Amino acid sequence: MDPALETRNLGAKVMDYRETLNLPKTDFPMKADLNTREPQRQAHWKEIDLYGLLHQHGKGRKKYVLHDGPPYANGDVHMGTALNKISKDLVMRYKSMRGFHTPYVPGWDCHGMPIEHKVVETLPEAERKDRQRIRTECRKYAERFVDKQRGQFKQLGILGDWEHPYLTMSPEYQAAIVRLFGELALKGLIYRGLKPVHWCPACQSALAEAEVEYEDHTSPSVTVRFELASGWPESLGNKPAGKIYLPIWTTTPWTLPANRAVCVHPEFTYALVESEGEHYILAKELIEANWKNFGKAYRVVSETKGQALEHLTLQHPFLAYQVPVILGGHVTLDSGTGCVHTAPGHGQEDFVVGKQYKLEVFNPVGENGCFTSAFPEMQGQFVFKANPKIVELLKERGALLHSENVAHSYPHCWRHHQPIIFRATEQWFLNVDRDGFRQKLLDIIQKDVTWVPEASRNRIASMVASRPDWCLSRQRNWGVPLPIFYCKECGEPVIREDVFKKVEELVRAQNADVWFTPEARAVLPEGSACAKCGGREFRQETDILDVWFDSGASHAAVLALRPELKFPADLYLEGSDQHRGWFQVSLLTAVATMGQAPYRSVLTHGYTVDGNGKKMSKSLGNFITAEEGIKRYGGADILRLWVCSENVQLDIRFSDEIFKRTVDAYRRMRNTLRFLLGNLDGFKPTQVVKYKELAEMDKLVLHKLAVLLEQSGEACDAFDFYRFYQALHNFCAVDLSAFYFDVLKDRLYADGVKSTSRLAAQTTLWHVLNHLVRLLAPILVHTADETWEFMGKQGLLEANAPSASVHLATWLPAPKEWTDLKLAQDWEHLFEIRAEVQKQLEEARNAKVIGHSYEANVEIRARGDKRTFLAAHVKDLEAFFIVSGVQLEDAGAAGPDLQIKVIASQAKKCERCWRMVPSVGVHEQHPTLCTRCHDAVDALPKA
RNA sequence: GGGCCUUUAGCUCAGCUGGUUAGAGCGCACGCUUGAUAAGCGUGAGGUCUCUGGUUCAAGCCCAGAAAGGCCCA
Repeated sequence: MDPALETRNLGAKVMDYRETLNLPKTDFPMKADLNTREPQRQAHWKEIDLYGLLHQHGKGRKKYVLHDGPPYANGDVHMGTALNKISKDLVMRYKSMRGFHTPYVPGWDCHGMPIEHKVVETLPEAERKDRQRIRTECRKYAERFVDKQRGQFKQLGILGDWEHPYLTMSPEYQAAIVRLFGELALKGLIYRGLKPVHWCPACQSALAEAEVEYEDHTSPSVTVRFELASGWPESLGNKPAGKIYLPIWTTTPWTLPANRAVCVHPEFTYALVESEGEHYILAKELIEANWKNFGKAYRVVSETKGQALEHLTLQHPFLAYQVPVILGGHVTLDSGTGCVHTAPGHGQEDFVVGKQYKLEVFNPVGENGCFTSAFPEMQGQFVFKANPKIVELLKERGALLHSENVAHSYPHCWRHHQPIIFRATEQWFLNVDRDGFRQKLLDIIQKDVTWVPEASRNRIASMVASRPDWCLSRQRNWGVPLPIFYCKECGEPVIREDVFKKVEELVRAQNADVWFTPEARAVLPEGSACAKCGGREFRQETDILDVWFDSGASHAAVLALRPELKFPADLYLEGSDQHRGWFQVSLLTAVATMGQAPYRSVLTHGYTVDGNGKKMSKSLGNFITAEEGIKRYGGADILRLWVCSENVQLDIRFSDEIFKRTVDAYRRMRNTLRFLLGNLDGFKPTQVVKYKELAEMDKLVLHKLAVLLEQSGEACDAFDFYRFYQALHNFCAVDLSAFYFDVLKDRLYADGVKSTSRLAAQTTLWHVLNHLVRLLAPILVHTADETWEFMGKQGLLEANAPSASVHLATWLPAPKEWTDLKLAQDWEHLFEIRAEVQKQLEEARNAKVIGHSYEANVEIRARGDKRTFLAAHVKDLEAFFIVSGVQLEDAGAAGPDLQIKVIASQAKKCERCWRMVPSVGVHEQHPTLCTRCHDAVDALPKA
């Protein structure tokens, strides 16, 4: 005999009926302990080769390709990078759950200045010019960081082909870059031209932005007048007799020999000023500041907009040619005269505006920083030394209005700490305007690509519409060399398919270092002659390609070459900075070579900012790596939930409070899963009860589950994962925890173990679990899989479910019958009544009339339709309100529509289920139990 | 300085074509429970919808400007 029953038979009232309840039982731990469990699970995934399995499962399914934008192989993965990769993983896991085959090949951007910079710093001075040495060290450096970041991405639970990522420095990738460059060159899209770059005369080489440091420097500050040679704006009134000048201001007099224009702002107001019989035109706002220097009297004669000055012609102050007045938006009123000396060969802005006016990019300065024969007057003189001589020359010619020395911040070489210059040099460009290329790009942006959010379209379109030609060459070491030979005789570059092809093959067989070996030099066939001059000797280009060209080639190097991927990709997903970066360069190269965009849609996310909306930076102290984030906030699943909880299309905030909320939400979800597992103890999928046998509240939950599935799919398809999160969390917290679970406990715990009513509850819970675990899987990749594991252990998985991992499963469709709008509407009404009941219960509690709601009975007086409606549901109300009794009374024709009253129950408390119902005491065998509990205990096995 | 974007309760988000006391979840406070227990339930308090003008009978929603913040560029 059961010892419990024996005790009872002895008449002991202390008998523990608790043992006869069906309380939840599961080993699924309440405490997540993610920081120890996640690495174990990741190790397990590696062991079973989850990615490989997913690949197998995907065979025959429709492919969904998200092409990974390569992060730079330097530094740690920080919250921003984590946000990016988690977002991608969310998309891919979701797509996988919707039945797509989702191959994901992560990549890294390996070449470029930042790595070269770091590497060169560590090299001894003697080796800093050794190209091969630098390249070898850079390669090692990049490899190290690829490994490091790979480990960190895996920690975040990102699923991908981590064993076979794409690296822009791999031979195959480099070969693809060479091929792409060749294709563009053969199509005539690439040309050679002049462009000013930072130039260090001491290094005798170009400097990258990162190699430039700003230091204090004293320069001559001169105001120089250009005499008007021809033209006159009518808006200034009658042209005065005598000389008219436009004064300019500069701190680099040595650039004056390269002057090709004077630039004014079209919108600013310019004044005609008379001073001691001479006339000047300059920005109205700057007159006073200038005349203070000149020490003369003046008066303003008339005014006009800068616009009107365009196309005037000026005489160069000391050279025998004339220059035009042009318009430019970069002119400011901070200093100077509002008339800007423009030398396209010596300044970035001058170069850009000069392009529009087709000005000559003139550079009379050699590699050593000395004037060349192009400016014979001072040939051989170092430009900074030439400054005073230029000033002298200006004075001689009567062009100097004012001169002084100014101390200001000026760019210096990071190595020599010498002032640098801007100097036009030969560069390679991609022509954006050839054969309507730009218009084609714009058409494709408008018509062929889905941009999310929609504003992206406008953003990239306006950038493409106004972008200059793409400067492809860099005077650095760590990158893919431009595969170009030049005729030594005439300098003509060799653009030949066979040559590109051979270089490509050489690179693939070894790597791009091969360009600098004799092997590459032998690529030009014996006896080759220059197409232009017939010359027989050739030299090789030593410049490398812009790293953006590398990543911009990824569609050709990865999408097109990897058999598991496809061109174009379904999605590119990067931060909003990539409108100018990867989105754009990828588009340029793909449209140029393939005639179409490399992506069908582009999703953009914002930046991680702190709780106050401020950007992450080390100096603000709000900078944090992903690894630190995982540790500090308790696990990768927490970080993933955080990403999922915010609208990533905007900037996303993170702070301790935000993560506290995220952890709370995680716990809620985890406890929901635990409750489900615990109460499904002993249940088998074969025991499911038919839908029509379920209780109304069971059906209601299934209806809500169906709605959740609908909403989830909709939100995720739109990449609005935060809406998905909110729906999920709401479902767990409101529909399940606060309603269904709470209401169900009595039935689950106290009804007979094998009773239909309890099996109906478990059937519902099982459906909920079965869907919920799949819904959560893309987000809580570890926790959902842990749940799946316990489902397996508890025998809750269906026979056809992939037992190895939840990530091999797909979302289940909701049976049609679950959706019942009439039922949902009725219950919406019942919930309103429940809210009123709860209010009254609370009042009774505050008045110390009751404690637990089981101590209460609810009396409802209603009339008419309300009464009829309630009568139809009265059998459910006791459980729904979680009270011991509900009496529905007819309020009569004159009575209130609806009146709710809470009264303390006078009945005895059932010792087993704690409800206070009249049937307690009527059963001799169990005098302290209610009828339901009596029956349940009675049905227990007796031996 | 320019282009694009953002700004609704402590946090994350709703708020349809402008229309009665602006919503949800979380958090918070108070209470209940101690058979989801380092859990669970209930009730409640929180918002001059960034600001300033304007249009309108009526504006969180429309218009103009400003401020703060983000990305890119200069």
